[in-house]
Amino acid sequence: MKNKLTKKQALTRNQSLVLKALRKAKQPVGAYELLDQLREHGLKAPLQIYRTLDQLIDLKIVHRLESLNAWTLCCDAEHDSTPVFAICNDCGSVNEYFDENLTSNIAKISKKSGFVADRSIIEIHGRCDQCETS
Amino acid sequence: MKNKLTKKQALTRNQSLVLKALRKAKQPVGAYELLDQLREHGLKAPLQIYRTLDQLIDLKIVHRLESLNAWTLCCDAEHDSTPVFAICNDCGSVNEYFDENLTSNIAKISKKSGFVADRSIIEIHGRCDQCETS
DNA sequence: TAATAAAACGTTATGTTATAACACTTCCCT
DNA sequence: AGGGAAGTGTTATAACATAACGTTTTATTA
Repeated sequence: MKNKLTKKQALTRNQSLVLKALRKAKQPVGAYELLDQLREHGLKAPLQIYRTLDQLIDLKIVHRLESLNAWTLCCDAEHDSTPVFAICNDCGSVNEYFDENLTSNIAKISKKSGFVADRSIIEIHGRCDQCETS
Repeated sequence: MKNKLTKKQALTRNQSLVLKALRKAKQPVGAYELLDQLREHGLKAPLQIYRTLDQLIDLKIVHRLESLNAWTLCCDAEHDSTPVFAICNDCGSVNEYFDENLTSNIAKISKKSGFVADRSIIEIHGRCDQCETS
């Protein structure tokens, strides 16, 4: 598999546009919100956004947050392990974590029952440090 | 808080209908599929389904699977800890697990960063034992 | 048991999120 | 240059979810 740098160099026009929009955002962004932002650059249809997001996910540059119907940049770290997202109810910020123990716990649960895992979704809702202490 | 039995005795008509439909299903069921099934019992509008599902979630009888936009019965166990759902890509079956280690891992991650967790979503996609070995 | 507050219900309309299908273009490799 | 794979654009439609409003039922308690 190619490394990230190589991949980033190969971004298409639509991919760059969507990525730039995600970079600007402080929070996960919905597909139609991206579409609105990118209309001025010529994108007109939802499918253009959805397709591009799928491509960026394949490239491991972007994650989809299932519980928000929204997308966010992948943290820069190279990771094959399961990301954990901490989503603040108040400010909407999202942080991405990795935890070896957690990843191995999931593997254990799977193993016990004969289940072969493929993709894990871990999204924690709550209040971030900043919102909690203010 | 009331216990489950008490709660179950107090189910309303709509709640009973939705619950029965979920019990019959071998897989998580979407809101509009429930609606279709319950039309013969007089339910006509999506909102009737969505409202009822919300009530059943409050009663801790039903879970929503965020990555499927679908609902499933809660396993019978009394649990305050985070459920883990193993979702089979092939047959669509879902199993609910609990894991103390995993729950405490999530607590740890939260603690480290000052995040105060509220609700955790853990959904693992893959292949179940039966589909894997057949 | 009558008054009343809270929860549940029904209905219409609308908003939001996501994909199907098809034709065309660009890029890359030999 | 030819051919396949990936990417693109566009129209139409499917799938999922809620707003707003008024009525009915249930539970509480005076």
